[in-house]
Amino acid sequence: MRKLPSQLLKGSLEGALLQILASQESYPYEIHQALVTAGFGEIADGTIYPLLLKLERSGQIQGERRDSPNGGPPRKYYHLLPSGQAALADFKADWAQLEAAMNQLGGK
Amino acid sequence: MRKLPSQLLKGSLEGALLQILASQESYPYEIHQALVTAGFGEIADGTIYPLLLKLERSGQIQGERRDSPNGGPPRKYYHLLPSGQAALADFKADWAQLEAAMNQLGGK
DNA sequence: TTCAACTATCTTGTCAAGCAAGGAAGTGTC
DNA sequence: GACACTTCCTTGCTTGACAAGATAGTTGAA
Repeated sequence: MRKLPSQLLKGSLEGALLQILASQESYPYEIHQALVTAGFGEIADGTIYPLLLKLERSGQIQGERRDSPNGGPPRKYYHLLPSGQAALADFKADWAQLEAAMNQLGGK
Repeated sequence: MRKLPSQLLKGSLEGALLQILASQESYPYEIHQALVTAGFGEIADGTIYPLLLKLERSGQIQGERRDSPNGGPPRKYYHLLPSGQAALADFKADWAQLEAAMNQLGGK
């Protein structure tokens, strides 16, 4: 699995986070693993936290701290708010357009 | 045609430029139009010039000034160099991975 | 004849976001 | 006692798209 250049990830990661939280609530450590598993390459974990804080501050997601079931440090679970749902829809439209534009060039 | 958020374009535009120049030599003004036509949204023309200069300085493309056939200002035609061809191949692999990762999340 | 629209190139400063590097702390294993 | 894993978080750096603006030639309309 190749490590993607950071510039290419810009903007995409925010949408990816919303996408993950749309299907289930999750916490940063798990989200990070989900991104790597999905194929985004090795994302720095220092990337995830500021992004989540930004989304929380802007009212798109909400966090809640809960004890870990396996005795580890407590986790901060995030879930999507309506505003985040709308932002996700926007992102999906943006992404679809970018994807289409890229394929347009490649197919020529 | 929606204007894509600038952050989402980061990295993608560089690949798009290489892609365009891979199929035919071109000059900035035409490249800009090609991007808009392909569906990348309204790209600022101030974005194209620094990008091309960077690619030229790094030896991926080469420019050559020629008179415009329609009597307008002279154009600077760029064509792809071998190093640019290789960079394009890299970009394509990166893009394919990102696309796959995104679809992976969406399909869940 | 002047004014807008189009073609064409280029520079400077700003801003957003991913990353590297680091810190903190608990649990379990060898 | 050391290492690996889980879990959270911050600071400063760098990159690249953009806004704004400068320059200049051609053409067609008012």
